[in-house]
Amino acid sequence: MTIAQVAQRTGLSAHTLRYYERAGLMLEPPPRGDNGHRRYTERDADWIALLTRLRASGMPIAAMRRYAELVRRGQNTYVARKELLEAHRADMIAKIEQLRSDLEIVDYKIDLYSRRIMGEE
Amino acid sequence: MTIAQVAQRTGLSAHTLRYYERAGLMLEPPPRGDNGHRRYTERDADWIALLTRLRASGMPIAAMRRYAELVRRGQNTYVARKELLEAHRADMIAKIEQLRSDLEIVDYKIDLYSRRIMGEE
DNA sequence: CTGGGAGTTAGAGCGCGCTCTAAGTCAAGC
DNA sequence: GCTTGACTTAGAGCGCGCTCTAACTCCCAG
Repeated sequence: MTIAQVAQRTGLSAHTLRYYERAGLMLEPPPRGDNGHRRYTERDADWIALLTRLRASGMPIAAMRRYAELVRRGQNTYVARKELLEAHRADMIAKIEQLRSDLEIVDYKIDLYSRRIMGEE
Repeated sequence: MTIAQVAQRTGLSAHTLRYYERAGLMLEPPPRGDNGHRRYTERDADWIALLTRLRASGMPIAAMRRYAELVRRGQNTYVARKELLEAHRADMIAKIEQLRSDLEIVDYKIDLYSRRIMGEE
């Protein structure tokens, strides 16, 4: 798979894919074709897809790098990986709670404006 | 109220409060005491508290500025204010949905690691 | 043989939201 | 009088996550 195809598939730009690689997020540098171009494997694509989910849910690049390092180090890092994901999970839950709480205020304000608009016209 | 007191109350730093003012987020520049120091009113503090909620829920500074401008312009901007908040509300809902969806994957992975840890030990 | 298009690299640049620095003023307490 | 501490300003700096540029190689179609 070429970088353009992976970009297409993951929604990331080719620039960003190279940046992720430089940032140490890949499990191993993708193999190269004769012309020196990256030829991503299916496993690479799946891994990048996972990265995008973690990223989308707010995990910082640094944490993703730590996670990638653990995966690279192999089987005896399950506990650490689990802990890392659990920490991220807690962040996600907190963020959801924060949003829910702030949503109340926004809804209240919207409602207030609705009434005022009604009242005026 | 001094800037330090407002900082204390809102959890923002004095630096950030001045930055918000420069960024056009205040309804009006807070009045100054004889010594030239800002003396925030209760209304200022309430407004800043609202700003922190909007900010915490992910509203960009630029949107908060637009909102502040509408509030400054007065009563005939209710519709625009409501629209702005509704747009933000939609962003918040989308973000919650995104988090919920990504949470499934994280939970799945955590569960997977739990099993592997169990299986090994 | 000449574009054009897709890839490569190292490294610069950018937008956001702060965060801090430097240099100054002022008031209170020793 | 002198220090300390809270404030003031304009403007620089920073961390993050991209995003883009410049200069290059390679390959293919016309």
